[in-house]
Amino acid sequence: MNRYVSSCGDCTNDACLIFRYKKEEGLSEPISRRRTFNCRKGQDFIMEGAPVNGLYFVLEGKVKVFMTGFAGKKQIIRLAGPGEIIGHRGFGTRDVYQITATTLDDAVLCHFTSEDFQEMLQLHPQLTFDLMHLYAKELDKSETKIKQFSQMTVRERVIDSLLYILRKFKEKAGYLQVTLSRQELADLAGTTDEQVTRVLSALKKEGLIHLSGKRIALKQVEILKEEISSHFFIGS
DNA sequence: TCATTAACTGTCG
DNA sequence: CGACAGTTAATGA
Repeated sequence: MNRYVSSCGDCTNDACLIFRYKKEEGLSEPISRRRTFNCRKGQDFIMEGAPVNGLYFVLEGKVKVFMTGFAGKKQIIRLAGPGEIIGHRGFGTRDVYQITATTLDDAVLCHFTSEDFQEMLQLHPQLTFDLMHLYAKELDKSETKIKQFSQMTVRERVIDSLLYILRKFKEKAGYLQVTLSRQELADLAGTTDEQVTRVLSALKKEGLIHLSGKRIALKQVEILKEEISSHFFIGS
């Protein structure tokens, strides 16, 4: 934490989209104009409705990306960790962001202006292709998610959310690496914090998970997967 | 320590 | 299943 990477050339984050292009001809200029900064926990570095000013990469830490509905209801679109790109949906197509991005940890972020990133894409078709591939994958996941979401019960959505967190951030000493509040879990699963509390205590009673304050340990991952497996690979 | 917020539980529509 | 209310636990100034 708090380390400063002066150029992408020094960066060891190979999960980053531009990592493999960092030494490419012509990219050093826009890359050098990239801004790397520290962000304390709970900071909104992209805000819904604010003008698009480029895109961000997570260098360290964890981030939640969400949209706010009419009654102040939030829907967490995704969680993101090191190497992941944030704010790319607004890139080129929108003049204001339609999402808010908030740090879940103390985090380090890299920011590229739209102009610089556009320049990089124009210089390197392969980078553009990688980005297109990423967009396509996200769209695919998003469509699958929407279909599943409407067909799953609250309990299944909470389980799905827990497994998503496990896939994304793994675990440490048996516990999920991120500690989300009940409200945040609810925003992810598309329900209320009370329902999350109920599902979690039910799962605990059944011996499928262990709870220690905000920390959650998934004790029976296979059984949890099994419970939501009927919602995979269905429909067309 | 006290005050505020989050977590949990029961009940109702 | 979501909304509300009441209680308890956790957090932090």
